[in-house]
Amino acid sequence: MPRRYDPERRQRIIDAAIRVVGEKGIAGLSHRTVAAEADVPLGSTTYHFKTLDDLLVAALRQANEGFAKVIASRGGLEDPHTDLAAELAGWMGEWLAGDRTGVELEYELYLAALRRPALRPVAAEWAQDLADRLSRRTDAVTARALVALMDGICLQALLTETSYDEEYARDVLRRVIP
Amino acid sequence: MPRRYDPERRQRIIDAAIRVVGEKGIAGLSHRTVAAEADVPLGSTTYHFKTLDDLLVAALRQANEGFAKVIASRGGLEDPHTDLAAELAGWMGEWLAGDRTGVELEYELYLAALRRPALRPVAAEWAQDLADRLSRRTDAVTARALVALMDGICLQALLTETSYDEEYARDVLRRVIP
DNA sequence: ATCCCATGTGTACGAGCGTACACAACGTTG
DNA sequence: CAACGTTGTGTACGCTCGTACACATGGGAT
Repeated sequence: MPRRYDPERRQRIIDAAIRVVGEKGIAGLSHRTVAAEADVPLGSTTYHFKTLDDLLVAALRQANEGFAKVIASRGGLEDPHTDLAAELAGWMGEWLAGDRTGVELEYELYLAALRRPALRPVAAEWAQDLADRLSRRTDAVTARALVALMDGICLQALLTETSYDEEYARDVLRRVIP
Repeated sequence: MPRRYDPERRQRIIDAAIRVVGEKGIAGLSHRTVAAEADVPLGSTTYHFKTLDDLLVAALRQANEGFAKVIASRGGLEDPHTDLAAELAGWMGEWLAGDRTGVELEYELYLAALRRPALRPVAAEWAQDLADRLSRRTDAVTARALVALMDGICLQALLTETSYDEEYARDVLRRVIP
């Protein structure tokens, strides 16, 4: 079977795109900036990704995979004896406490789906994945609600530059869990 | 006292900017597109708004004011005998059922604060305003949580193209209210 | 061996961008 | 009336952008 593309080259471009979005935002993403960051010629980026949306889809998908690994590696979601609300609140605190660039990157790619229909299936996939994970500890409706609430809490912290209040988050998350 | 600027001209530019963002998104906003939409020369937009951030701040502030008026005109938040959760869920349904362009516009401006520090005070103001309104019916912590949850629910509907489930929203909002 | 096609590269074009700046118009101030 | 500063206008420069396209390359199929 013939190789239809060179995964290494393609991967380098995706990695570069994620770095560019992290540093300059989606507004700073172009075939040229990504080519420079990946140290490949311009034609190479346009060949592998005809449109920037294609590149964004690949970047968002990869970011989601990285995210899923972090979640999984934390465990805690599996153990039914831990306090789920506290677990989630603590995890959000850890996430938000770190480098703001990383958080901004994930959310910017995620929120870009608002205007770019091509990204919506990937965004939906991410939300569904997280909800599925939470479903191991609670029912499906609650899981979906927890995802929504966590999104809202994170966004408020990021958009309004209010510092994250873990105690508040834990309290409110607990109310949603029946 | 000398007039420092012409409010009519300035206002026309802001209105045009809102229309442009509604139609083409923030990515399509430039001094030129807004000048064309407002039917004023390029130099006029650069004179009144040195940077696009200035223009976005004015647009977001104006969008927030329009939003606040809609909320206020609905009443319902004042009457302590109505079911608050049902009221909010119904209002979200109404909002999301209408023209998607309007909803996208508001959220895009709001979410733009993620990458543009200049917008964060305005975004914070909006969230605070809404929370204050809700505080007339409940405590401050719950009000803030309701805003976060509503944001999350709306975003999930918009980003994943899942249709809005009013019953689900009402149920979940009710859990947050003590 | 030859051909074919996926892959990779270099370059150029036209469009749109922010910005700058000189100049016009005109009410306010001195 | 004259000077001045705010407001409004037109134009041009240098830059980056997406896109297109001709050409190089190299491995698989025939």
